[in-house]
Amino acid sequence: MRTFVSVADTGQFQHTAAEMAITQQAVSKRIAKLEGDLGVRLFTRTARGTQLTIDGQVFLPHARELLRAEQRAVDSVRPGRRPLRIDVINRRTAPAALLRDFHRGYPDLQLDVLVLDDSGVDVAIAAVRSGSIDASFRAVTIPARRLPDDIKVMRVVDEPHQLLTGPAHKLATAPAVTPADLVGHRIWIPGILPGTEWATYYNDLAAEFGLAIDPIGPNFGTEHLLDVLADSATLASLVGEQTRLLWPTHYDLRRIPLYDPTPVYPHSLIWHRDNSHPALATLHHHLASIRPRRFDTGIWMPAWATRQA
Amino acid sequence: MRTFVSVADTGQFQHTAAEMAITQQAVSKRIAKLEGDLGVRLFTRTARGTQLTIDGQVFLPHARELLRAEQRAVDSVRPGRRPLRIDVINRRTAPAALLRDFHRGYPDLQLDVLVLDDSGVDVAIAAVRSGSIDASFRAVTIPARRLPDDIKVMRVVDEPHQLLTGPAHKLATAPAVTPADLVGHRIWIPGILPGTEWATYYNDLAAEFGLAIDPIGPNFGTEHLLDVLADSATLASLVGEQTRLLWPTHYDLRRIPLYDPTPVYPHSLIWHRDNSHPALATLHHHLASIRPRRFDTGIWMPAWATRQA
DNA sequence: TAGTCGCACAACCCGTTGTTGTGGCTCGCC
DNA sequence: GGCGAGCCACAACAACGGGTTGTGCGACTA
Repeated sequence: MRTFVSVADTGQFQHTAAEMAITQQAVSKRIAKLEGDLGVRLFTRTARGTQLTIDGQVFLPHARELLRAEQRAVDSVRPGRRPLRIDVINRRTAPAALLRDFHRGYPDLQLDVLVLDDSGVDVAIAAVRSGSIDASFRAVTIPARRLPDDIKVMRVVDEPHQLLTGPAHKLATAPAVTPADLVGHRIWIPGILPGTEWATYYNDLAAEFGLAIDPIGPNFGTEHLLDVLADSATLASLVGEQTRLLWPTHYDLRRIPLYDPTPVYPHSLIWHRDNSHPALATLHHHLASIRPRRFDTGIWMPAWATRQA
Repeated sequence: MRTFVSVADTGQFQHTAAEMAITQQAVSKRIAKLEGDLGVRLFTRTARGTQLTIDGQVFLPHARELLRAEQRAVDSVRPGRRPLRIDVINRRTAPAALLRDFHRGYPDLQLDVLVLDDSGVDVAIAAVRSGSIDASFRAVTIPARRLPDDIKVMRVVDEPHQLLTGPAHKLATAPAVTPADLVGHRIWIPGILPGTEWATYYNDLAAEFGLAIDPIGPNFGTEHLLDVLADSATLASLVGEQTRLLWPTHYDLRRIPLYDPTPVYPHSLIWHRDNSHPALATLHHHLASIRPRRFDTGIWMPAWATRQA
């Protein structure tokens, strides 16, 4: 592929051969093989070089893109100067949106967002300490005094929860509901694994208000959840206000605000004191520049979250 | 790469080996080589399979993207069902913008836009007839009666021209100018090759109003043109109203409307009568749905363009 | 018409990558 | 705790792909 691009650029097999430190015949073979595999002619051979066919002209940008993709792939794991690596709890909640904003603001910064699956905040902290990731958006369930010295934490955004129901649900027409209204209703939040801070949060929430939250159902994916909710009169779910969910329009799901109090989920950024990745500083700058919605009254969050300020 | 993705998905070397019809040892070697080349461990080997390391988790989406890019590259030249292939005269004028709109409207349609360089409308017509491209946006300088029967032409958009000057130019502060005002000024439009319909258009324009248009200067790229214009008191250029040009903000170039009459450039779509590419029909539908700006009075265009209606 | 330039074909050779065979490790079961 | 099952790694060997050298052919030029 690289050979093809080079020949397209130089217009001559010989130049490419010199450039790549191989013989002209080897270049000829490579191009012939590529043409054979694709089943089309890429160059017209003339007496003083080569010229791209129309197929070749169409193929060229794709070939370049392929090489760029390869470069990005290699760079993503290159020890030393690799892209900033940030873990999020999933790709739909507020921190993911935050990172999309960040990327929009600094499109030149290389960013790798990953989901460290099946892991709690302790795993994220370990990953940050080991240097394998640069930062993590998490709810920090651990008291500040028990955090390692080299780990820094900053509260970034509080995400209010809403009730998610299908049209047939008894609460579907309510303009807003309180946690007390949810007593006796089944709340289903599948895909939350025990040991993660999600589970801690919802367990605490359930205990506080006497709710029947079922966080450990089998997880067949978000589509399945929405599928079930759309048809159910008894089942509802809780979602963050900024959480993006896409469902077929005929599903007619509703998001109903919660109040008195509003449960909010506390997202923090975790990073290592000594991490000198330049993009990390930029991220801090960006997070400081946006004014996060913070709530003081009328909300609920677990005791471990309020203690953090 | 494919092997890596497969192992990441299945979690076992053996499954991948069966899937790819090779032995487990071969898979092991491939992964070991990839890890060696990258310089990082991608999997942690356990007694009952493998698990992605954090590096592996980061690398995985890049690997998938690489495979997708390869697929697109191969598809782009696959005889038979390949993406719709459309030629434009360059990537900045109105037809290019039109195609961006089209792509926004139908993001699932695969589209390959190319610039058949150094070629006039006759080359485009030949390419359309041979089937190597599906359509071309061109100014058709050939009388309708001399077009082959199997070639269809539709006038798509008329693009008014504007004067482009630097801040020091004598006409820079004029709110609008007429072609007559340009007599005696040097107009520079580099990169227009003789034989193309661009050259025909500007020659006709120069002849009509007695202008000193210099279309055949050496072409060092758009940046160079803007560079020179920014500092010149005597040189100006002509650009289409919808033509996208990006210049450094401190350049302070100006686009000045032309009137009495406004020279407009006629873009037509050329395609083959028998071309049954489904996306071509969609393109027609899209072009019909947008209401193109067409001008009747106060404009100028070459005789060969007015005759087409 | 001879010379030069540029790509293609043929023969050969070597290194990469596949295969077979085997060993070591971990986990679960009796 | 011993043993078998499952899974990956290492070693030796074989086959193929892709490189090299040598040569030929067609087109443009003097």
